[in-house]
Amino acid sequence: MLLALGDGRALPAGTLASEAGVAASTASEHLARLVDGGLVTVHPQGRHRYYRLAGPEVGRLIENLARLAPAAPVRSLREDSRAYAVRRARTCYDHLAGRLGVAVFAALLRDGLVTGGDGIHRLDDDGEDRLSAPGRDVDYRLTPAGHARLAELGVDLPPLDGDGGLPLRYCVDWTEQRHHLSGRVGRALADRLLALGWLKRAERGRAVLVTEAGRERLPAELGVETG
Amino acid sequence: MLLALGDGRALPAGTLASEAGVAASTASEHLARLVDGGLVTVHPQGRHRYYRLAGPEVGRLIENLARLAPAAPVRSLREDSRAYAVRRARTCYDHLAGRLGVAVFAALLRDGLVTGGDGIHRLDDDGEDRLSAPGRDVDYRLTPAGHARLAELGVDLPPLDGDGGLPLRYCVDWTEQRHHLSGRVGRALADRLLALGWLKRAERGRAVLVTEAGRERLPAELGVETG
DNA sequence: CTGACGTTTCGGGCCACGCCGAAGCGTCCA
DNA sequence: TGGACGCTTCGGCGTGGCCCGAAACGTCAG
Repeated sequence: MLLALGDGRALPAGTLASEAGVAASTASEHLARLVDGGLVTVHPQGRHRYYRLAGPEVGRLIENLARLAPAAPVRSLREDSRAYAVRRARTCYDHLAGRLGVAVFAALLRDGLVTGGDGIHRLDDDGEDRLSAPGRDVDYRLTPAGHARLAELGVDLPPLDGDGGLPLRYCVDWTEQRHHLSGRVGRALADRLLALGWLKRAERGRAVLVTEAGRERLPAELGVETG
Repeated sequence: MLLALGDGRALPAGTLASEAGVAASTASEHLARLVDGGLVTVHPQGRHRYYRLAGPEVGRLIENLARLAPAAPVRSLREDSRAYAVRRARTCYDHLAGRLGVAVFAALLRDGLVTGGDGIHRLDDDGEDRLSAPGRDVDYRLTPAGHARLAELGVDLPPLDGDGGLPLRYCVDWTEQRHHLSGRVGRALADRLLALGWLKRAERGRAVLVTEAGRERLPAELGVETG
């Protein structure tokens, strides 16, 4: 379950139960202990209860544990590598998340296709840029150049605003501690990349795989490193 | 047990058993699992079998786990804080080790009281200086100035060599990944600091505590931060 | 060679944990 | 308002883990 939550997203109890392959009641008890132990927090929402890691340090710890204990039973090994795939690239409901998601967004920002978020990114100790103020709201806008570039790629976009831009929605990627594109534009971009065959969905779970074509075109067309 | 080994030293099975408060047989089985799991390595030596952490990353993981899981049962809490004391400052047989041990050695080097180890220390990612070549032998020498300063403090030293220095022995501090003073001079210095009342031994275990006097004098006399 | 010592192996007991199905509770929707 | 749904609580079961004492093994010292 912690591996499933390792990407920082909030998942409902039922999903975690099926991810873990146990009964709902078992999952519920287990999750209660995780909450009690301070590893996980719960956010009730209607009749769902969303669980998420209590903080990024928990994700790092779990990742370190997984790295140091690869000699797990067969079953766990499969899930493990699945978890890593999820970490690399995944969908967040309908848009891109994970390392790939933030990489795409970073490339858009770097190339001036998206503006906004001034001063929100800072260099972390390990050379990664992280959010300096995770809670603060930020206005991102798709620039006319960005609109043109995405349209060129065949992304289905709404027309430009009166002032020649397009407001964007974003999500915070917990473990990555960075923003990635969401909302209508995020969905359209993800759809298009899947339709182009640069990405494809994994058989199970929310992981997304970069195809051979994607590995070639994503750097060329969007300046995204797919490593 | 892992906490007890957290400082990187090798301990025999019996010691680990009493540290953990379990029977020797229990400890043996548990240690076998730790070895099997790759967390610990074993070095037979006569009728003893010394166990040590498989690597510094294991120590870091354990420390992270302990930091993230402080809500342990009472018993474990006590041992926990004891482990932290051990980590901060301890004796390594007869000389100083732990953060204090490496801090003292670093201060001696910085102030020119000890020479040698050129290029062996480098800045790590997190700003700590670590050994760049852990396995390499290094020649450290106590300088005449160092000899005078330590003698001034009342440390019982052998006379200077013909060439006006004094060869030093050192140990590698596993988790700290740095050198600290050992050998005859290391023992004499530790003895003197204990005799001066700047340090005192903990009731149990190998931990050493910095006294009120030590907190005042160590920075002044040796330029050692006792934080 | 013999006894002391440190360690591991073996056999066995106990408790906790993980697990489940059924039942109860709150929420959403027709 | 009733029913479907998501989740938790409850009672109970079985396995596995942790633990111990006794015995076996290897090593060291007299």
